Amino acid sequence: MASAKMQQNLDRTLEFIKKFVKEKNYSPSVREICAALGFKSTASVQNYLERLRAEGKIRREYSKNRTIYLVEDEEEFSDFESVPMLGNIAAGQPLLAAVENDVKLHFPSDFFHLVGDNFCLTVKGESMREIGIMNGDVVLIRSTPTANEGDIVAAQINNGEVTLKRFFKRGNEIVLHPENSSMEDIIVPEGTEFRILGIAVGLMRNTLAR
Amino acid sequence: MASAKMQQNLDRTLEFIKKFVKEKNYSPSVREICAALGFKSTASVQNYLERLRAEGKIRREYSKNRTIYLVEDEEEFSDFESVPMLGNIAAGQPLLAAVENDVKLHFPSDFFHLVGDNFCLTVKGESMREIGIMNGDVVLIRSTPTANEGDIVAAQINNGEVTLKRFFKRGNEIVLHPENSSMEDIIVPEGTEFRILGIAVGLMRNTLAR
DNA sequence: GCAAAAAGTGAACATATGTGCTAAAATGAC
DNA sequence: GTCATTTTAGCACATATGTTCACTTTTTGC
Repeated sequence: MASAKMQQNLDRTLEFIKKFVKEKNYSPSVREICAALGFKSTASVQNYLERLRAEGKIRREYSKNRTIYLVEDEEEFSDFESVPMLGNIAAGQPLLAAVENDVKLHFPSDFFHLVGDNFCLTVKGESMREIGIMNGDVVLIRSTPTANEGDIVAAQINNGEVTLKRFFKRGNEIVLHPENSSMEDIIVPEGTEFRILGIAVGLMRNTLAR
Repeated sequence: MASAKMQQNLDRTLEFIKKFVKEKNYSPSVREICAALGFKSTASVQNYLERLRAEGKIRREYSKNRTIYLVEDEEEFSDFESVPMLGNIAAGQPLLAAVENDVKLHFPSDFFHLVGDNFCLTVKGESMREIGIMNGDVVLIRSTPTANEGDIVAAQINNGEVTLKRFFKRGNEIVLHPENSSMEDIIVPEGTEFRILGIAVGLMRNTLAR
């Protein structure tokens, strides 16, 4: 059975591998581990590695160089999407150009529905506060040129500022409805230059406390 | 200059490395790349790798085995915190035990303030909707046994359900204030068993659309 | 203490792998 | 087509690295 010292060395080994991979992006060699743990023989390390493998803590490919990795990391790995942040886009500037400015946020894909192209924007103002979209929130938008009635859309009228509102149609007009009872609907008459950039699918807020 | 075919091979090489690393968790060897691209000489691959390195697309350690990795991945890499989700905790059960149930969500650390220990919970009910915390939202909580007045705290009274409210003191009583004008403050008299689990620092929502 | 078991050492060995060099093949400009 | 340039092939070579095994040292059970 594993003595206390042995157990400690197993932990140190795991710790070292984890740190090494995080730092260098590739697996340590047996000899590197050997040096790091202060052993004088690589055989000792083989011993530890074999135990860790048996315990299911690490995996490695037989006889291949630098192919050790932690099973834990494998499980913990969460995919995420790197989503461009929409800044203040100048009038007439196409969306994609603005997006070039290259500020990106990461949305974990184990929580958000991330399909197709996405971007995100920071909410300014109180127009959607009654459904819990507050000033300063970051809203995740799925890029799409169309929307269904009732969707929350990011839209642009006459190439002006991008606005976030609930989307409805009334006859041939489009109605952009703020979720704030003290504000009026925006009516977009037929023929107005109007563009849906996408629909809101998620939200992150980091302003509850600091 | 790079011919079209050359460029295509550069792309294929990058693509292969990316896929390989994602799949196997370790870097391909030069010979593996060679085989995958259908070359007959590793020298060809060296040629490509050197170009990619010069372009800044990849990094590698001179003469070390399997140490190729994409710079793109490095940049895209967002650190994240794996945060345990607080389920319904049974009466009297200490928090940490409940947390063992091991559902975790990932919070990107480039957006949230992640210091110390954290957990998260799903909001039930409408008691905080006036500050934009809605039913179904996931709230990130920083574990701490104390709070300042005005903080939004996750707290437990008499080992009952965990509740999310704004925290105040009034004399020797504690006041838990719902941010919903149709609900009453909860007064916690002195001597009541009361425990602050942490304070809310962030929020994620994926229910805006599906 | 003592014997058995466990852990660590050293050295050799096998191979996986990166590198470099020359020549052949392919490509491109004219 | 011809020639210059680029790209690929073929090897040889140096090393980095994993593996194994006999032997020594340390630890453990009694």
